[in-house]
Amino acid sequence: MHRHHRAIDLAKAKRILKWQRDPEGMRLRILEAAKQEFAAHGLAGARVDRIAANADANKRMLYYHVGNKEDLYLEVLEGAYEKIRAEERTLDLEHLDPPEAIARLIDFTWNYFLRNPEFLALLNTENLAKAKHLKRSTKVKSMHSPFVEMIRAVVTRGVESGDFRAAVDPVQLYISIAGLAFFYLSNSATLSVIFGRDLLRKDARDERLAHMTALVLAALTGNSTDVFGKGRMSALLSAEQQAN
Amino acid sequence: MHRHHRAIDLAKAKRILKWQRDPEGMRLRILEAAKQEFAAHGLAGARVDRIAANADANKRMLYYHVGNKEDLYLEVLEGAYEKIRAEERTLDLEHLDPPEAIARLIDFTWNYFLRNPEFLALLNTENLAKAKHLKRSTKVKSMHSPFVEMIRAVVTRGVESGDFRAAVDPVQLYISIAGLAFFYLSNSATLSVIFGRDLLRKDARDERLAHMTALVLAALTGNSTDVFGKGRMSALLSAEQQAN
DNA sequence: CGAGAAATTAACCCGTTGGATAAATACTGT
DNA sequence: ACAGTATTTATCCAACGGGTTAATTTCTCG
Repeated sequence: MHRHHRAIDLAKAKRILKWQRDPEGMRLRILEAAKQEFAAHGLAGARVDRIAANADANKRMLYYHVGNKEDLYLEVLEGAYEKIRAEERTLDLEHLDPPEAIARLIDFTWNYFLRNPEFLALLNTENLAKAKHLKRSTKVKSMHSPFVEMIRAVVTRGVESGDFRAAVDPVQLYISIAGLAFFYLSNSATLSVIFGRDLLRKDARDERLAHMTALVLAALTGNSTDVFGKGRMSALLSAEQQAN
Repeated sequence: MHRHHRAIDLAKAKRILKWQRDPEGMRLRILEAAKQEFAAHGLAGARVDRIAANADANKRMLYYHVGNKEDLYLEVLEGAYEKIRAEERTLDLEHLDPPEAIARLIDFTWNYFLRNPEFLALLNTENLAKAKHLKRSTKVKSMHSPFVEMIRAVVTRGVESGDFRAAVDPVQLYISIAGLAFFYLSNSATLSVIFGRDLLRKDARDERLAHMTALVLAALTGNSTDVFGKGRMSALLSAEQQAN
């Protein structure tokens, strides 16, 4: 909940002396604060006052710029989907070997979830609500993930090239890849307690990514050479995870 | 939220005319109502008054028999873990061929989640709270899942027999199997909207179970004969899913 | 049977919270 | 410079919700 961005700090400083108008900035700060709040506490647990405070705004501003709590929540949810869809589109799998393409896909999914834990939390919150907000959102419903078609193309290519032994339903594979990453990260708190070790430590995360990649590739290619062992598959990993 | 059990109906009927004592029964009704409430609305969204009403009790009874809202929640959570651990222990994988044992494990996990959707919701709620209640619960921490050791034994056996090609970390495999099932079911609401079809329909569920089983077994055995196709792997499936 | 303990009920308390109102302040175009 | 509008602030409030108090009823056992 602490302020990170220099821009926001300045905005705050200025507004202390004598407030000034900044509708777009305010809207952004509100949505960002709302995202953090809903992700941290769910829809019911979120507090409108806390959102306002963390956005350096007055509560009235939320209603002026966005709407009531549920409007706010839906806007955050839509924004979250927009963001992941946008990043998904930047992924170019066509010029990669089918196995590398799948590895890249897994790597992206894993790191996206890792970089955007609020996204996971928001999805859980929305599922608790039985997706009732999503159902109302024509915006989200129109944002098809490019992944399904990407996967279909890669799998087809892989089967033709002989890299893959059998065709897979792209939707199932998509859900499987997401699930392998999602469950581990979204439930890392409880799983860490159950297993008595921190699943978010760097070595644990690396191990998980290696395992997921090995599992899926072994299933598709039939080639499990050492992948389940200590091999980290470093050759297949993208640059994305060098960050940490 | 409707009353299902005949016993509870009778209890209600009796208590309408002139109430009678039933501490154990009341406690059970309270915990059952609390489980449904917490599963349906999360910790923050749960309403103590609703729990009382659905338990055919007075709000005061919750505090008398269990404690405050958080005590209630923790008791429900502990009960949920106790229940799954108990069922897990009934699973005997030792006398099965390694591939069949894995299939059985997947089948059990899948059907347990399907039969106990509240468990999934409770886990999500607890993870939203960063497992802070679990951490305090010595009870749950002492309930180790028998699955990890079961998987270790099966994998070892499978490698020795030549059924499996490589060893896998049992914890990773456990998390993977759980994740493949958990994500699909826990997020079925949003995924159904995104993909425009009901993922909980019988045929979709069967397809998912077949896919998960094929994916894991293909990875372990290297034998993907038709498993990713339309084959339903009926031979490998237990009796558990005949229910629906 | 009757008195004390256990279980249950009914009524109330009070801080919190989402949301609303109205007044004040900054900006814009003319 | 000023009228009108957009934006922000300062209060307020009614409903809700968790928790408590005290009285009432049923059970148990000497």
